[in-house]
Amino acid sequence: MSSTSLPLVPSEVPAPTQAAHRSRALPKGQQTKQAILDAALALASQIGLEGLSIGALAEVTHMSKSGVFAHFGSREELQISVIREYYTRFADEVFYPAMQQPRGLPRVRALFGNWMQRVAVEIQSGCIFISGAVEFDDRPGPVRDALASSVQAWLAALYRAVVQAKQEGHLLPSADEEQMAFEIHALILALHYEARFLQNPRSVGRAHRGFDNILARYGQADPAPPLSTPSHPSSKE
Amino acid sequence: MSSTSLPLVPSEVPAPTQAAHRSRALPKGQQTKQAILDAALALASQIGLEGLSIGALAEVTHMSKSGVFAHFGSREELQISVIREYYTRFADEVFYPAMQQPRGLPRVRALFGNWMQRVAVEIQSGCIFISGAVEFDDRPGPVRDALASSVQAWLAALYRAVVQAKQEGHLLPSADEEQMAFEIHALILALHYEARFLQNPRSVGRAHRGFDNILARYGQADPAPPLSTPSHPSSKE
DNA sequence: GGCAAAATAGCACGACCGTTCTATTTTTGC
DNA sequence: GCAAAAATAGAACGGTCGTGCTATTTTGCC
Repeated sequence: MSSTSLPLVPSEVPAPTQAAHRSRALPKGQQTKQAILDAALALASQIGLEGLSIGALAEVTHMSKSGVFAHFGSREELQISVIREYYTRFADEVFYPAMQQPRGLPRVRALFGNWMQRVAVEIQSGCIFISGAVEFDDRPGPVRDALASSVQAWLAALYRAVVQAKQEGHLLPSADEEQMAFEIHALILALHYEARFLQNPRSVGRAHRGFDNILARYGQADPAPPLSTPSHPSSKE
Repeated sequence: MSSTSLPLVPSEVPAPTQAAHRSRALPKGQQTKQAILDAALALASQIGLEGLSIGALAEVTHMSKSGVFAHFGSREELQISVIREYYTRFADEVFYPAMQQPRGLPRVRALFGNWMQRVAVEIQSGCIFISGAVEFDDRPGPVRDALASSVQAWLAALYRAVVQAKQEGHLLPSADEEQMAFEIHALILALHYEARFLQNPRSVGRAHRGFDNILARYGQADPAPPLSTPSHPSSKE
C-alpha cells in the first residue's frame, strides 16, 4: 500500500491513525506543494526567479513537469508563491526575533544584525529580494508587484524601528530617519554585491563597520557598545 | 585612444587613407559590428546580459540571426564584447573627466558625481555592472571573469583616488580608505535599487546626502561646500 | 471495499534559443 | 571591371521552455 518511493514527500507513515493529536495533517496535495516550494526557493535563490524553470524543478523533485505545473497553474504563479515563501521566512528569521528586543536602538541593532547574518549566510545561495529587483526592475506585472510590495513592507518595518529609536531618545533630534534607513539598506546591498559577486571576504567586516559609523553619526552619546569591532570608541564626527 | 568612436579591435585596422577627413577608416564589417554592439548594449542594459538574445538583436538591427552571429562566433563572445563596450563608455564618461580634477578630494567628488550622474540617467536603462553581478554571481566562466575584472578595475580606481585624497591631507589621518570606498559603493547600489526598482524619486537626494555624510566623517575640517543640496548649512552630523 | 475526486504522469504543440552549414550578396584590392 | 574575399542571408537541427490535453494513479471519504 504505502509505496516506498514516493516522489519527494517522505511520508512512509500514512499516519491517519495517529492524527488524533494533530487535528488534521495536510492533505497530500498541499504537502507536496510545500515540498515543491522548498525546492523552488532553493533553486530561485541560486539562479534567480527568471532562471527558475518548471523542467528543472520537476527534475529536482523527481516529478513530471505537468505534475509540478498543476500545483501552480502558471509559471508566474509559481514565482509569486516563491516570493511569498521567501517573505515569510525572512520575517521569521529577521523581523520577528528582533521584535523581542526593546524598542529603540536595541531593536534597530537586532534588525540589522539579523539581516546581515542572513545575507552573510546567503552569500552562498543569494537573496531573491536583491536578485529579483534586478530581474524585474523594468518588467511590470504581478511578479514585480509581489516582489516590490514585499521589499517595501520590510523596509517600512526597518524605517519604523528607526523612528521609534528617535522617539525613545536614542538618536539625535536632528537625525533623519529615512536617510538612516537608506544608508543601512545601502550597506546590505554592498555586502551582497562585494561578498557574493566579487568574493571579497572583508565585506562582512566592512558592513559591520559601516553600521557602527552610522550609529556614531545619528546616535546619542553612547548607549551601548558597537555591534562589531570595538576599535574607535566614541569620537563622533 | 580616448576618442569615443574608435572600436575596441586593436589590430588589423589598416586605416588606409590616414584620415583625410577620418571618414572611411572602418571597413564595412567593423562598421556594422559596432552598430550591432550599440544595439546589444542598449538591449542588455534593459533586460540584462542573460536576456540578450541573438534573435532579438537581429530583429532590432534588421539583420539575419546568422549575420549577427558571424560577427561574434558565440553568444558568450557577444556578451563579453558588450561588457568591454560598456566598460570603455563608463571610463570615458565617469573616470577620465574626473581625472582632470586635481588630485585629492576634488577628484573623489568628481568621480562620485559623475558616477551618480550616470546611474541617475541609467535609472531608465539599467547598469550592467549591477545587473550583471546578480546574473553571474554564481555562474563561473569567461563572462563572469570579464565582468568582475571590469568592476574591480573601476573600484580600484576609486580606491586609488581616496588614497590620494588622504595623502593630500584632505582626509583625517584615521580615515580608512577601503572602508570609505566601500561606503561610497554602497550608496550607488542603494540609489540604483531604490530608484530603479522601487521607483523612489527621493533616492538621488538620499545618495547625495549619504556622500556628504561620508565626507563629514572622513574629511578634514571643510575644504569645499557639499556636492548636493545646500539645505543644511552648518550644523553637520 | 468501493468510488468520486484529487493528484500525477505522459505526450504533444508551438515558440524561441544558439549554432551550423551552405548559398548568395556585397565589399575590397588590383 | 574582375576576381578574391568578406559579409550576410536562409534554412535546418537539436534543445528547452511553458502550457494544454488526456490517461492513469493515488488519495480521501462513506
